[in-house]
Amino acid sequence: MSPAGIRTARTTAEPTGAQDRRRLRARDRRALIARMVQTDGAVVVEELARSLDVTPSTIRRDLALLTEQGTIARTYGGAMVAGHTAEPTLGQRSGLAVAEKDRIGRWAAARIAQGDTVILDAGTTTGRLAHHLRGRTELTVITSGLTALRELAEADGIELITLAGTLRQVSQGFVGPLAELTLTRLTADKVFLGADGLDAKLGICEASLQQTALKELMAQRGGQVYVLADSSKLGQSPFTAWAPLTGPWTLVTDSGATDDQLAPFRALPDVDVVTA
Amino acid sequence: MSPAGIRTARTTAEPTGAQDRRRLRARDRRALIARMVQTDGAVVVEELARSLDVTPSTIRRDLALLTEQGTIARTYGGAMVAGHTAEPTLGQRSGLAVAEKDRIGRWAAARIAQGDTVILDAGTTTGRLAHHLRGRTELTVITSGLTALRELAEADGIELITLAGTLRQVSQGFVGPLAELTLTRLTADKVFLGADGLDAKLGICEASLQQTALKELMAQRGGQVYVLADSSKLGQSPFTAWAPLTGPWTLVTDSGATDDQLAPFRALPDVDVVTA
DNA sequence: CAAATACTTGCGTGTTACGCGCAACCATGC
DNA sequence: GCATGGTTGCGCGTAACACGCAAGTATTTG
Repeated sequence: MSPAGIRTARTTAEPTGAQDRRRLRARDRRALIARMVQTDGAVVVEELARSLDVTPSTIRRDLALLTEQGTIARTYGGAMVAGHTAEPTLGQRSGLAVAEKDRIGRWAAARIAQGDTVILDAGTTTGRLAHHLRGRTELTVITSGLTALRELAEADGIELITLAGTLRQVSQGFVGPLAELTLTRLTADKVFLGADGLDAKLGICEASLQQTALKELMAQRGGQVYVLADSSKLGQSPFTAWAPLTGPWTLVTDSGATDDQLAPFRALPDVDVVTA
Repeated sequence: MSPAGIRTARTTAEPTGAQDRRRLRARDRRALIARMVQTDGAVVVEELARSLDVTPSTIRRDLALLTEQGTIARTYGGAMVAGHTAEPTLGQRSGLAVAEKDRIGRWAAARIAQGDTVILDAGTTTGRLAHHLRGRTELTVITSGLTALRELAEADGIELITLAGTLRQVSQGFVGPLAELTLTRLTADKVFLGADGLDAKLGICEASLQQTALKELMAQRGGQVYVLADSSKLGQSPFTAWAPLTGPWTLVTDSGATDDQLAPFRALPDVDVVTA
């Protein structure tokens, strides 16, 4: 840690090894930091100081400069990627009923046992479910959702399988013939589906037939079927594409659901209704 | 300012309208904060405390809770929208030769024309390539890499297709029979492969046969084949699994490569060598 | 209706990170 | 060789943070 020692070492460094010792001062270091933030998403002051061999003070100065420049955004102990100002697609949707979705996801996660293989649909609610699976072991998760993928990408104990397909931006999920092709090679113990709207008779409502087709196939490929839908989705039909639910299934919603909303589902013989 | 006033109002509230009156505290406040962050992009602790009439401590608690949920991201004096950041735990595994990888990626991105369909291998270098494709239009990108997926998930003009498969954590890519199955349904104009090691005679070296098998298939499925490998990979064979390169291909590396490293590749008739 | 329980909030504590000024240092150019 | 501008490390005071405690409130239970 003695600065004198470092400087002595630097001054006595041979000019022969020109490229390996004295590199990375100021400008290059900042560019490197900026790129690291972009790549990793977030960095920590102390780690940067250690790996770049400078004091935290210097790192802070760099971060302040880059923040001024708009390249990055400062956090408490470090920095992260600058906010994409506003994100209309996913941002608005995930902003609503976060707590409800989280509770639903937590309840669903508790239903998954060690050794299980589960299919996770795309969507924010299933993303929360995935979040609560982190740290679990001996689990196989099959998913078509980018949100769940992000949550579990670093989870050690979980075997993560993705479906193929083309990315649908608004729902952040993979759909299409390739996704369906992949599913024909897989089955699971439990299936967790999301929904843009849910009707007791018609089933799950989505914006496109691609999505409903995939959900239908998912339901066929799994043992127990759970539909995760917060109370704002019940009885709604915002779109015109429907995925009927033939076999027995479980509706998981939040305590904000009214009896009027739940009655049609409770009336069905094959449907189990749960409020998380 | 007076909590007594609010509380009086709460106690006098009728039990009939049980759900509509009694909350503006805790739960709803957090939902409100989440929404404010989403709309405004960033908020400040002190301001929130003043406008919501609670102490900064409470706001901090709320922010900590919402951060845990993943709804927002904490900054120094406040909070901001959660850019789709990976966990800070990810660290700087990709800290080596960032500048070189980036230059290689940029050069490769320039080779891709409007209307092209390209296959992107997993890896950090192809991740940089993907980064430089953001903002492009009329492009179809097929990838097995989570890094490239993250880069292009929000890119409007690009049709993004993922291969199926099980996630290989160390390389952040999808491999296995499902990935190969998906590839048999696709072809592309250009293929960009990464490499853990590269030998002029043996081909691409990887840690597992799953990876080499996939790379081999990728090369077959695309027209022009590019291998992106910074100079530290040339002539290296860190593992024992190999993907031979049969057809003509282009090696893209950085200017740090020595003539000794490049000579074996230049000697091959079917190989084009480029330094970015 | 009263007691018990869970939750929330404000305040005080110590800890951590931050920003700024100073002096020494290095790399340029004249 | 000397001067100049940019960089770096260090110490200081300040601001933001995390944690624990106690008081108050809402919800549940008998």
